[in-house]
Amino acid sequence: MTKKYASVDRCDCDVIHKDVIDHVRKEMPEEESLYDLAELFKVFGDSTRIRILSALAVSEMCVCDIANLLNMTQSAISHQLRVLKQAALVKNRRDGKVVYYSLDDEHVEQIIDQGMAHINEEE
Amino acid sequence: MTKKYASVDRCDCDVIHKDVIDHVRKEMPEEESLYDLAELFKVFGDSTRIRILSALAVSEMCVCDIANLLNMTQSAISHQLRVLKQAALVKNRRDGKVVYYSLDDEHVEQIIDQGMAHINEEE
DNA sequence: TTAACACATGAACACCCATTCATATGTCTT
DNA sequence: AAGACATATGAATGGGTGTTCATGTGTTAA
Repeated sequence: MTKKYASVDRCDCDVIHKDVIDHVRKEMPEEESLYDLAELFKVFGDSTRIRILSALAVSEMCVCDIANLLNMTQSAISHQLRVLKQAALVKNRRDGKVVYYSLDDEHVEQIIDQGMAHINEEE
Repeated sequence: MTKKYASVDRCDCDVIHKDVIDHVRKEMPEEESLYDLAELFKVFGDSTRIRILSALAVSEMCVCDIANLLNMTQSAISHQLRVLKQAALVKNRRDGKVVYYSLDDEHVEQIIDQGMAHINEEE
């Protein structure tokens, strides 16, 4: 007979409150969602990417503009834009040689604003 | 005469839209805030820490409970709780030998919920 | 005070990842 | 077609970080 949940073999301490553990296990989101969530926040968790997103929240920009604004190489910016695009946080359009990037949806700004609110309301 | 902003010496391409760059530079948040913001999201950007926070959103728990719930060593959990505490995302109280952790404020849940909303509304 | 238990912590290691460097791709101009 | 320019990308590297292991700290009970 298989156990319903993974057996606990890594924890080197005793279960203190089995009822609490069972309750939390039922109520908290699925593992997969939480992994996806961590991946999402990981993308926000880099100062270069956050600065790019904050810039794009103000205005659409091309790669060269962003590189100049942040005083970084075009290559570094391009690599990060790739990460942001894969995470569906930015989109782009090509106009001749120039590629313009912008935020993909309004959720991005909301997440940033929520984080800002947390930071500014510390006392 | 010093320049108002850091000289651009890292970018290996020309400025395309100086007016856009100047505008964005005025409108976007300060560098320091963005660094702090990245640090905050960095804390959320780990699956172990996100799972801990999600669990604590359901109920206060002791270290041993969390370790059992997530099937990880008490040491690993304790290390991550330290990170979460330093980021002011969780608080704790001691009751005898047992230390109970809980979310520090309602902002934490809001940030998680905002991220969840983003993930679930993809199509 | 000694043992047992819950938790914390320092060091070491393995892995991840952001940047750099070199080069490739795509587009426009002549 | 060839050169110039904007951007993309692959490989390499250095720094950061999560887990493990061993051990330390704090509390309770005998």
